[in-house]
Amino acid sequence: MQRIPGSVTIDDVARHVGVAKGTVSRVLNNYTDISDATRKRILQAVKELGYQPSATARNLKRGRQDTLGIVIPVGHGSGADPFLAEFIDGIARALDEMGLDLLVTTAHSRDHMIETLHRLVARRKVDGFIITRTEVNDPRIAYLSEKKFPFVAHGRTSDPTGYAWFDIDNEAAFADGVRHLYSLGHERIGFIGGSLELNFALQRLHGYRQGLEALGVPHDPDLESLQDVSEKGGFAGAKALLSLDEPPTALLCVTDALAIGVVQFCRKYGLKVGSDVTVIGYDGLPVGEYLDPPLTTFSQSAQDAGGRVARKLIDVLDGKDPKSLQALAKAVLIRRASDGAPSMTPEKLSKLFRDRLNHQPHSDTKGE
Amino acid sequence: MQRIPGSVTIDDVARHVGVAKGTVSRVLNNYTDISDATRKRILQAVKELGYQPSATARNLKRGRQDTLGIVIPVGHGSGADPFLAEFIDGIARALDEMGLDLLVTTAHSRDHMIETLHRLVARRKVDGFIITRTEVNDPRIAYLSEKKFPFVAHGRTSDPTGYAWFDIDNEAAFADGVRHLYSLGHERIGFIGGSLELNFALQRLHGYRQGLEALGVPHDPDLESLQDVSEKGGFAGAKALLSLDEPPTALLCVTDALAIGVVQFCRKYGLKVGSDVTVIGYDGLPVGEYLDPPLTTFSQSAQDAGGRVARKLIDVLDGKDPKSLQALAKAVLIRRASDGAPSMTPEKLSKLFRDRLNHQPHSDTKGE
DNA sequence: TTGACTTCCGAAATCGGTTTTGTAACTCTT
DNA sequence: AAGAGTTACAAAACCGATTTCGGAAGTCAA
Repeated sequence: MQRIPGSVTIDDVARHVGVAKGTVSRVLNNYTDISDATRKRILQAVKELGYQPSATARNLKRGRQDTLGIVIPVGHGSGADPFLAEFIDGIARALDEMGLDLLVTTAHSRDHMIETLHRLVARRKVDGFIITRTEVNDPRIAYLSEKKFPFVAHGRTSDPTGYAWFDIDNEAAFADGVRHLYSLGHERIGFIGGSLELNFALQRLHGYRQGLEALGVPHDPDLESLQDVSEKGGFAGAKALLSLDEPPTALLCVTDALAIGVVQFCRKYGLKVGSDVTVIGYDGLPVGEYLDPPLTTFSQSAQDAGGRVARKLIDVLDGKDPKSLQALAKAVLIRRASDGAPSMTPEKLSKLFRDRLNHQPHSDTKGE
Repeated sequence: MQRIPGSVTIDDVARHVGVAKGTVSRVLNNYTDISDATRKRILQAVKELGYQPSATARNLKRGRQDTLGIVIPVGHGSGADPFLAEFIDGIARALDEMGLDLLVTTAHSRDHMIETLHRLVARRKVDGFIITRTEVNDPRIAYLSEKKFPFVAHGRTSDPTGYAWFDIDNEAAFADGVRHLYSLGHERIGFIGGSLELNFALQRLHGYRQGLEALGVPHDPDLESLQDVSEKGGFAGAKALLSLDEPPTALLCVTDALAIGVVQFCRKYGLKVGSDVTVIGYDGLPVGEYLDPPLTTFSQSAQDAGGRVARKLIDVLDGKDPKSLQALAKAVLIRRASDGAPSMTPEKLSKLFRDRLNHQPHSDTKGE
């Protein structure tokens, strides 16, 4: 890799004007001890030559990179997380305003993630990190805290004191969800969740249980199904819960991806979503709008979250106390068409489902 | 923003071992003129102290950043492009293997994009760029070519000589699509495209026309509708084409986003997708699988494309001739369930659609 | 033994900025 | 008119690496 030739340096500018390069630097950094005349001549030369200071050289001296990092987890070949895509979009927009840039890397395992974090920290390529999809005991947060390296988390851990974060009130959202479903007439309400190592999955489960308890609805552990947080997981979760003797008439899903899988399952067995089975997701993905029926979901605007998180990290870097940079937001329920009053009792639903199971299920893909 | 304290420098290592720092550097860069004994002592100290060279200092001297850049276009508030998300995922994976990183920025207009490109080039934050969504006359490619700054394009321009690119044979794909639809029995085949400034949109239109011509099907300009490349655009395109006196029974869409809008339109007016109206998209987005019916689409694996493009750029940076780094791949048609033999003639379809238009259309969202 | 080669490594230059230090030339005082 | 302060900039140090240069010590042939 060869060096880019012809880029103009501060020495070129200094020579062109006939001053010392330190003087040029001071003009560009708005020092006050430069005469107006000299300042003008230098500014003029800068414009003429199209000079822009090398980020690298400046960083070396200043010890700052003007770059933030995000390490995104990727399953092998599983494809990008649509939530993260919007989240990153939001971050990039916020950073652009501040003249900062975003370094994006991927990690395919927990170890690889820490390793990547370590490399970026040790080589000083970024000034701080944005952590997503926090776990209950998050090794990344432990690592960065111990190194005293600046970061902000989207989501909390079991001990959320001591660092900056932005999170949604997951408990409240899911308790609300339960209340909403109950008011629609549902009494058997199922929950499809994810690994309880993921903090948001744990919190949403708690919210679900709290909602039930507040309404005095007896809690039935059979109605909770934990799955992989993906469409496949949703499919499996729906299967498990609808196969119960007394199946739920409504399913609260921890993410939209899960909900999409549930909808697909219902379609396959001819169950009408929004009446036979009510499905509610979480994330507010744009995709949900184009589902049949359009998905009712809790929304938290990934883009907005990205912007808020980015600004918090900048505050941390500016020396603000991370403890003062913690914020909790409310998710709002976007009602589209996948929720509604139950069309039948759990018993009837069970019978209907068994019927459909035994007969030829509706086929989705054509034989090719 | 304060400097990160306590990071260990090459001087620390040198002092610890009692050698000159140049010697440490030479060991780390595999020079051969160091005795085994010294080499071992230095390596030992490096490990003990956990030393990793500062990327900044190294970059300053080497004139290289080990960082590639991508500037992604964003409409205001329109949300992330799901294709780009997977594309970036693919890039990041490929770069990780090479120890390079990816700098992601966004731009909300053509001018802003060039400005961002210029800033990154002038400040030397990246070694090269990846350009996506190429336009017929792409100002980014013009700019970078003129600056002789390394880059690779995903997609071509009107003059594709002179730079490295990876592209799909869009003409062939759409000609194939037309042939496929014709063999299913469709004789009125519609095309929903995007701005002809986008090169892929132009090529796909050409492919569509070539396919028609090869089959001897007369070309009817009324059957071509150019829209915004989004779900909304698809909706509008479907409306325009299905309102014709002799509407198409099949719609070839330039992207999946458009196709999703078409499917939504059909759902709204009770038109059965896959028989009444056939819809084919392009991009192979995972989302398409969860549509009802699952979307038939041309796939090009965005992730794979990202990896290939990244490796090409690395080759350019290694000094290979960009002209030798041009590659064309074939898209494959993934048949799911949105295509099939036409269930009726265009005349009948027209009558049916008018009927549905006049009566209450099926409602998608519930009154709240 | 001496000159010519290697081998191995210290010293110093360098990358392109920022920041500190030092100083010549003015401007005030009294 | 001499000492004290300002003003406006040059010069040099510095950030942390890489790379060039050169020289001491050891090896070898004549």
